[in-house]
Amino acid sequence: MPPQRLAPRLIGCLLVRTLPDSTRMSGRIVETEAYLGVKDAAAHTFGGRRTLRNEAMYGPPGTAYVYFTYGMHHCMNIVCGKEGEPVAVLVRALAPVEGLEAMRVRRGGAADRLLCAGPARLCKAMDIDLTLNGSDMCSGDALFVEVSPPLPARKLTRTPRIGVDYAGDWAKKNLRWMLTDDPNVSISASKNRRAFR
DNA sequence: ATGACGATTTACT
DNA sequence: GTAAATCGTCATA
Repeated sequence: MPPQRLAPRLIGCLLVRTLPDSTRMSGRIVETEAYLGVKDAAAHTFGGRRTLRNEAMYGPPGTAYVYFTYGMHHCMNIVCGKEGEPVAVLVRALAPVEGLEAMRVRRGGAADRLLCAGPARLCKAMDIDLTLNGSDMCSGDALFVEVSPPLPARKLTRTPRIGVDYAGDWAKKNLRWMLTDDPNVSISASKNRRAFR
């Protein structure tokens, strides 16, 4: 499935994380970004780059691609291309649903609306790290998506992607989707608009 | 072996 | 608004 189709489709679905001790945490996905693979200058797989780090991007649809960045943060993608086609959707924010207590512990007592309001924040809150990189989200119970019916397009807002200014023309494309005015998104639409004025 | 760099977050002025 | 934190990964040598 093309990432630009999966990204809006994921909004409203439930991302579920089960810890080894059976603690269950989950959140409704409210923000995603599509990464379009070899042609996308903002993607880790631009130009067909294939390394140990991004190997999971080349796996079958439903593979989790988790990477470590800035020396301290993890981010999580859902691979959606057929095997060998490195395209994926970055999950950027959740509205916490289950396991808020456990999330608060991991997030050092941040406000509830900030628990999962960013790609690295949600990974911290849900204890998603490199041990989940390459895992199959369709078969495992450690990390998976509970699908819900697609939301109508009018409930969604599209903006350029965050943090990819280095990508030239690709930085300007509207490949970020969010639930309009949801308080749990990483950066609000209005703030984003201001950045492009 | 070395150097540069992040698909970010937080704290601070 | 700006800056610091912090280190795995990759390209270069």
